[in-house]
Amino acid sequence: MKTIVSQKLIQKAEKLIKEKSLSVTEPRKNILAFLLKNHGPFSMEEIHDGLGKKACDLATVYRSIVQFENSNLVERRYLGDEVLRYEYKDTDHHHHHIVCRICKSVSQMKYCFISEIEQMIRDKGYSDITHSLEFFGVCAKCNANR
Amino acid sequence: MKTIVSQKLIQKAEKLIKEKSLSVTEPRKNILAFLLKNHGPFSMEEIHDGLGKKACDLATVYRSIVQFENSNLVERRYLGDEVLRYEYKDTDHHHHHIVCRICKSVSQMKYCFISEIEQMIRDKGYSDITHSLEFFGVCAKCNANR
DNA sequence: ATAAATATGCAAATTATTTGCAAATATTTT
DNA sequence: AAAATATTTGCAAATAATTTGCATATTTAT
Repeated sequence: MKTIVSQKLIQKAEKLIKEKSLSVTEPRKNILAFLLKNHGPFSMEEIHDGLGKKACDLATVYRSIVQFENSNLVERRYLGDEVLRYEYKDTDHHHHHIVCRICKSVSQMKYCFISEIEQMIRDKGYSDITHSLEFFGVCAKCNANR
Repeated sequence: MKTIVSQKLIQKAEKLIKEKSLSVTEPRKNILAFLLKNHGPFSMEEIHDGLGKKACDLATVYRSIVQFENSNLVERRYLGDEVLRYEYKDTDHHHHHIVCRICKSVSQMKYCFISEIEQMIRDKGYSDITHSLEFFGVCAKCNANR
């Protein structure tokens, strides 16, 4: 998955980090740029590998992702296995995933008509409501050879 | 959370385990009966504690839950923190959860109008489709004192 | 009831994640 | 722009969660 990230993305990453008033460091820029370029979601290890292992320490990936999560730049995803994965949270493109149970391929889904349920929850007195929705199945390709 | 489980529940647990043609053992009966009695979802530790720590080894809880999961008796839940939780999967009462971000209280929601989306996914060639949907928010009580 | 198969407890191994700390880098102040 | 302060990083070590090996115990099949 290792990919070279353009200067443009690095600059966008830098801008996003600054906006959240986090320190702008090399590792952070690279990590966020990687997530801007590749949709994912990715595990900590995958991000570390994707950057090229010597780019920064794995512990730095952990620490940076926590920062990004707290600052709402990154969203955590749970895809049914035991690992947590992270992706850039593009506020304009809220979406969910379909994960193949066999090959683990992930595809995106734009549809989300959950707002009515969220309203009901609001009526119960909850605030700051979010949700997480993932679909699982066996994809067409995997169905073909089984 | 430790609760005494009635003989009735133990018998129901035994029946369910037999139906899946798993070996019926004391630990398995107790674990499943606990999940029949208490809605949860619960972490491995919580189940172990709930049973009374000397009831069986923690490793046995892990192994039993894996069996139950594979046999579709138990459903794994991810509630936004890092721990996985498990609950009895009552096929007649499909539901989702609302989790308070602060006190972590969990309440159930029966509503689920996801079937249309699942149909769309089926049309793309996926089979064996399931989904996971969790809502997060700050509950009324926690809103009251902050 | 006996033999064969499976599950359990315990301890040790593995894996993932977090932490302490000195050095490096980034930000703020002058 | 340099100095002072604050924050982050890399590395190694610590912690926590989960899994495994294996001898014994329990369950299932004969």
